[in-house]
Amino acid sequence: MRRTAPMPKTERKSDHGDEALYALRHSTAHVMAGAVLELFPEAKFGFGPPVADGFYYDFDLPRPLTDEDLPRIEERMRATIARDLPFEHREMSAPDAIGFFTQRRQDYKVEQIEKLGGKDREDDTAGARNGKISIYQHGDFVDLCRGPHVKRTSEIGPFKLLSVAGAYWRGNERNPQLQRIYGTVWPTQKQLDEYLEKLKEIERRDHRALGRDLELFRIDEELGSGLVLWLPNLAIVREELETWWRQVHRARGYTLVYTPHIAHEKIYQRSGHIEKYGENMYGPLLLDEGTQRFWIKPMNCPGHIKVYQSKIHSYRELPLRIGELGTVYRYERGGTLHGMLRVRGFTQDDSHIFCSWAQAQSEIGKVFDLAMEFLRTFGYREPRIYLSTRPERRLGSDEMWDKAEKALADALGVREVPFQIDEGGGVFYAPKIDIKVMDAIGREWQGPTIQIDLNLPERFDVTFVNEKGERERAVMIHRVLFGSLERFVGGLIEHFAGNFPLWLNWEQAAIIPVRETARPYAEELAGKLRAAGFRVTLDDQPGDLRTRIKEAQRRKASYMLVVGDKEAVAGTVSVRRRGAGQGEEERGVKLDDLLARLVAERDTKALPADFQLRVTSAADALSS
RNA sequence: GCCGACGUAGCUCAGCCGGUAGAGCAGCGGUUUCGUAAACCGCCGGUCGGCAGUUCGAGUCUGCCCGUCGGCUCCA
Repeated sequence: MRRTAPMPKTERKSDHGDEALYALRHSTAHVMAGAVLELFPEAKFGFGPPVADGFYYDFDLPRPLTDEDLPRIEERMRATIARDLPFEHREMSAPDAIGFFTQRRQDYKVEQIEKLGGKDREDDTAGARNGKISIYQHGDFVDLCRGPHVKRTSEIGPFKLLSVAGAYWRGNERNPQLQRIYGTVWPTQKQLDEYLEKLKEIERRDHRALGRDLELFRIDEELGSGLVLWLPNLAIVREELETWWRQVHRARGYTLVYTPHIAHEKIYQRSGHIEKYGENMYGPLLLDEGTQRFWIKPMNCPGHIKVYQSKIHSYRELPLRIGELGTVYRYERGGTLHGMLRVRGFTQDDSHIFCSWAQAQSEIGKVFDLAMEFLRTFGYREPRIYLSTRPERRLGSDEMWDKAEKALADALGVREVPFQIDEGGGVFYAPKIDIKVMDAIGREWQGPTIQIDLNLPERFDVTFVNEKGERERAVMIHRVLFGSLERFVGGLIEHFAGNFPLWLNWEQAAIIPVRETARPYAEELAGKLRAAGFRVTLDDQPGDLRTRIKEAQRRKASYMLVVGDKEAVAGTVSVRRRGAGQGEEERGVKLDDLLARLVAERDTKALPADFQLRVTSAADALSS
């Protein structure tokens, strides 16, 4: 699963929170731009829209900004706010506006006016209506802008500038790069504080920091950037996930396979990967004096097709659901790598379902149900479903696209699942269903996807024999639930803040004898738990109890089981749950009761008691 | 890949205007056997990301490369 950018993009739809918040954010962006103009009279301005939780503005400046510039800009913004300037709106004809902004050397604004061409446009904050160009001004700062704004600068609430970053003009990497300042603004100080607190919470949950502290994973420069070492603790999490994944898939009629990690160039020529995806592939590996070329696999589909084609299939055998935890390698550009969330080698929980068109809708529905079960298991919530339809550049006939889109839509329709259509959002070879979910602190993540491949079955001539004894083209449904284990588990670390549910935790219980004398009892307890399949550490280190409790908490052991002479005599345990506060431990728990409780919690895959949903999205903050 | 910042011990960080590297935690060795979130003493540990250059002398200055971080672009 991929998290959407920590600093989310402009929301294109009318989803800016309410109008007042939109105006507030947008006005603050103007005030910031005005402050930048005061510091850099030669500044040129790009776009400066509101975004979720704040705003940004792009500038072309004579020198790079540093973090030290932000307080200076903030200071001037405060001065502007204190002057209580009005936001004045006026309109100009397009030629007048071009003349006006040309005179001010605002090349990007001029380009934008020319692009608008006097036509009504919905998509940009810079606006034109009925051939008139809309302008807003406060003080000396004049901007091409559709509005609306707050009435006066004094209405701007508590704000903070957050970061400086590079951004391409119009988001196109062939265009010049501008400097972007991100900021946030809120109606009240309390809301600003809450938002800043949420940013800190995000930092605390950062899987890279937790990954280091909890010895979960490591990325070593010498080994190669973007390549993840799963350390023993996280390897246990992965093993549990994989075991469960296999079990669930077998139960749902999947056939699990293994396919090789490198393959001959021939197959990637046929699949089109060399042509369409070659830039991202590792290779070629030259063998037999360079006469044979091999590539490292970037996707599992060709291998699964070969598995399917290992024999002729009758319609009676369909649907055939071929699954694999398939490890792939893709070259990603240096600047895009990010912990476990964006890597160069990863394992997909990939499956390809081969079926007839008549079966497609039902199969998609089954995948959808399975996807929802997965998300529920981990406590992800508020799933939002998107149906992404044919893009402009695509392969396959319109007739095929009609069928495929209909199968996806019908599968959702049968379940009465509300979904949104992402027009043109499909990939070039397939329409798809995307499921997006919220994590524990209200961030959106990309979840499972289901696609109907309209390319590979043709290229590989994938068929089955139908009731009439004819060869019929098979439908190929491509789906992932985790996506990649690296990204999914990286996301889980943040979602759980490192506090994994019992069934996944590498240290399910830490047994802590109070004194040496309780050691034999502690060992007996450890033995019983281990016999029941639990991962247990026995902390027989010297040191006082408080320290050993603290250490077990730091390691995020699910339970701390303290045993002393009293427990040894009574055959009980003192149970302290991870995250429990002072005096919350439970004394005198009978061994059998403890065991029963742990088994139940593990086997039901219960979410941990210290797992909480924290809802602090902008909309929630506003309504409070 | 692009823009900017950064790279000192396993981790977090100090190190002034260039003069031969320091702390806490962790680790190791002791002491302490303790009732629910930091006991005490000692020791080890660094080619200061790499390679060039400037200089009598570079962790400190310059260049190139690698990596990381914040974004952009791209994406499972």
